Amino acid sequence: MPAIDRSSTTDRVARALREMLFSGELSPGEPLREVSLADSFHVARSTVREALQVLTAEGLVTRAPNRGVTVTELSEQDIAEIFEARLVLESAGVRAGAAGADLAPVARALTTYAEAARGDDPVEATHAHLEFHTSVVALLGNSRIVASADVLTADLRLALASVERQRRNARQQVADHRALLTLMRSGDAAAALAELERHLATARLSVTERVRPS
Amino acid sequence: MPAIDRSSTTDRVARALREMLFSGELSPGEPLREVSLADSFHVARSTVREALQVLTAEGLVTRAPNRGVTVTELSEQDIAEIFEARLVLESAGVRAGAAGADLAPVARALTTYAEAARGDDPVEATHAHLEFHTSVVALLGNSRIVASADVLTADLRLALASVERQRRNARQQVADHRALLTLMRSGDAAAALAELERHLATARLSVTERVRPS
DNA sequence: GATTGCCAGATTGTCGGACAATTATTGTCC
DNA sequence: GGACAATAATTGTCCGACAATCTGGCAATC
Repeated sequence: MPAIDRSSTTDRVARALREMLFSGELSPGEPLREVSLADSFHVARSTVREALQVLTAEGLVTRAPNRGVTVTELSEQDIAEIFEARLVLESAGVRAGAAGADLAPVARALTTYAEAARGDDPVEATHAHLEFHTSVVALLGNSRIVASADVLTADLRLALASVERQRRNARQQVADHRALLTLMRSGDAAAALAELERHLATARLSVTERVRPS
Repeated sequence: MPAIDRSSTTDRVARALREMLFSGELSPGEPLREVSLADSFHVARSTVREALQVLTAEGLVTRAPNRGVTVTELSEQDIAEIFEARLVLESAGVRAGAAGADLAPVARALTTYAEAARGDDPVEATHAHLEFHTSVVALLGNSRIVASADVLTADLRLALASVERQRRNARQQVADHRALLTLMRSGDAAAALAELERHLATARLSVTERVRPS
């Protein structure tokens, strides 16, 4: 018996827009016109407005009073803040992991990521990658912290969307993450934290240079 | 030259509701009926819906599909999660403070709090108290982390609203915070972190027992 | 040439009403 | 007392409307 979809129209519109944002179909700075969206989705304008407000709360789009919403543009500083915030949250997760939290979900996320990295769908690979990081934060068993982390990663996907086609050395990436997992398993918190910090620092550089090629 | 109010009706409705929530005028679990609110605020139902969605995103109210929104009820576990998350974020702030960040804003927040604690408006005292904690998180200079912390404190105010009239030993509270500031000034990160953890632990106990009297 | 004022078009913010779908309540029957 | 039908309350979604605001162009002014 297939599950029955109980989501609201607003939810589905928000989901559709989210996918368009993550896939790069909509570029940062691009305006999202209410009537136009309402027409193409065949829903009422009020429904579109509600969906846009959801995305606004998530930070994916930005609303300027009386001028509508546009796809959020991330400055270099924004990206720096996102990575710093991720370091704070994921460090807490890594500590929990090194301190004995059940690492099975992280291991599963790593396997999924490794498979996706071998595949040819960059959007999916990015998703699996970020899922790994989420699973690390989830080691704390704190849904609020996970929610905060999810917002951060969603914002990041926005920046990645425009450039993620040029994915490189996926194998190295996966190895990095496997190293982090191993260090957590060993219980060496300091080493695991150092590895996390190193990994995030290089990732940040990579994102920054790709987003704003110098 | 007085500032001109450029806020939208939705914003003002959301603000009014927020105040009613923080002041305890609306109790956890209480339903918020759209038509009823629209009538009393003299605005359209769609405007109320938008305001409620803002509050939903902030976690202050909870929407059940087809059953409307109610004031969020926090379980003991929710409170535990909030305090754990605060510890994660504020610890990062304390480290920055001990590492040399400019502590002037924290000192100012402490002064404001000390004055409010002497006053007789418990809502204001709570606000000033939480502002102090926010100022600690702000030491990181990361607006995204501050935003996350703000959501947490807002949720907490919800739990405090119903019981904050019975405020006690405000003097001791202020002294605690002063101690934290002093330790950050001294640069002793470990000691400052310990003090923060101790303070949050006792605060959590105090909140928990007041919310769900055993 | 830069600034200002004004106009037309596009878009948002807010309103009011409408109605089907869903949920809650009441009343009835066994 | 519990199942069940009838009823009421409420939400989700749609539509149409219109004032307020923003944008860009163009003329008038300094």
